[in-house]
Amino acid sequence: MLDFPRMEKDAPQYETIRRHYLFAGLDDGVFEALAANISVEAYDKGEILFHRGDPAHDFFFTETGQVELSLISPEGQKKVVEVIGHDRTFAEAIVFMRERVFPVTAEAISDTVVYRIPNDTYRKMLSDDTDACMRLLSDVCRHLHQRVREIERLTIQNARSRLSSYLIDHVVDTDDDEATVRLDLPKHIIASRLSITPETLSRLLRSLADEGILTVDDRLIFVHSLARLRPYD
Amino acid sequence: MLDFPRMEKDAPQYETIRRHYLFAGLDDGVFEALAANISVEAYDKGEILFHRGDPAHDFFFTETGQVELSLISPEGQKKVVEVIGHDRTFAEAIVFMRERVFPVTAEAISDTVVYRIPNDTYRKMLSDDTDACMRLLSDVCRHLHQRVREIERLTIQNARSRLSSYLIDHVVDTDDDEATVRLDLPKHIIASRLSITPETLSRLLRSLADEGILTVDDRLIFVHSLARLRPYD
DNA sequence: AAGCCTGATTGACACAGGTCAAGGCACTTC
DNA sequence: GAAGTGCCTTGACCTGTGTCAATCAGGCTT
Repeated sequence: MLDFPRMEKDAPQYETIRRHYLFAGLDDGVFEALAANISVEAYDKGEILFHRGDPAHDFFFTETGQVELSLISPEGQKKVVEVIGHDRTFAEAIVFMRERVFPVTAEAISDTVVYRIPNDTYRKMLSDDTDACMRLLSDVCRHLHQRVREIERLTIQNARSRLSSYLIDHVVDTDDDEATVRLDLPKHIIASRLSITPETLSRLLRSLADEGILTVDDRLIFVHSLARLRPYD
Repeated sequence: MLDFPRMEKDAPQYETIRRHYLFAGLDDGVFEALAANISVEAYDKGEILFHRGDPAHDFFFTETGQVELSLISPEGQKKVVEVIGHDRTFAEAIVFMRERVFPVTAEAISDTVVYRIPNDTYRKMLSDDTDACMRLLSDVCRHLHQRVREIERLTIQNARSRLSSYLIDHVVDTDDDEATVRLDLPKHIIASRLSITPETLSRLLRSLADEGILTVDDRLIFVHSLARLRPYD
């Protein structure tokens, strides 16, 4: 991990993070004070940012790269909860958690640059700014809703339906009943996100292809019939 | 559903809800104004408070009874996400959701009295009170964390481990390695919360009993060895 | 070009947990 | 007290998905 201790005001990142909706509404002075406490860090692919259970003093903003948030069972089995990409914050919910430890493990799955934002600085800032508070609230509520939907997918949908949902969520181009999907992640990580094994993912794609519903070309998938792909009509 | 249009200031409920931590910090005047918009409703067992997808204008506080929050698959399969009991609020996250519809269905599973609190009134109140904002934030963050743990349970734990966790969470009395658990819900609802069928729940309890780990006496379970029950050592 | 990774695919097999059907037990209702 | 109803249990059977192992393809390294 490479650490650039402070974020300079003239750094190119300064404006990037400034524009993020959790910061966008802040007064210049307030943001500057906050920025003085934000540090920039670079991680290589495979490096761990933090482990589940580590004390959590900061949250993060991803400038470039991808960070995988995962849970690991005592037997060493891993489940990817979410993958955070460009221009997104993560672990911001622990700003307000009673238990001040990370509930997940974070690993860079490509070379990654993040900004580390201290919780207490941010919290102090919030206590003077109801608008910022409200923005964070709606952010956290959106996350909560996503998690409820995830639970729904895991329980009342089977593996095939979950894959269909995933594909539909990642359509890059659509034309009536046809669509193109670009897989932005290695298949084994997609499998883990869907809580299936890579083998099952491979077999599911195979059987969808055999049914003529789609064609797989490496990381590109051509869906020939969204209607037939869709889990329920 | 029986509706008592307004909450009277001398109603016995007034103090109950006043003490809830989402309201406790409010000034008397502010709370009174809010209370003027809170209505009290009584539901019989089996009645639906709202369906998933219904427009969400209010959130709720449960005074007595139990409310089941569930997801229903297109095939009619139901998954209980959570059961809300006495003195707890629910659906408070939709106060800040972009999409203003309930993400779950709520059904009274016993005779229930709830207070209905309008979102916009509460939101308006929040915009003047950073402390209240912070409290709600930590509340929602706690929920979020619970959901992450639930996802963990569903994915990297099997049915037996999930049952063990549930039992351990519901211990009413413990003595060294032994414990007593009281099941506060009908078994079929517990099964759904654990995302298993009632048949599987029954069989799991049976096999734990056969292994001598516990004894089942109707709604009371005597755990003879917490160590052997516990999913991981 | 040869050798190595890492990731993806395929096949054979196993098993956890679901489905379907039957029956038991405790309550209520008439 | 007969019949009905809701909840739980048990058995027989089935199936989706995981496990294990072998193979393959593509991209790096030397």
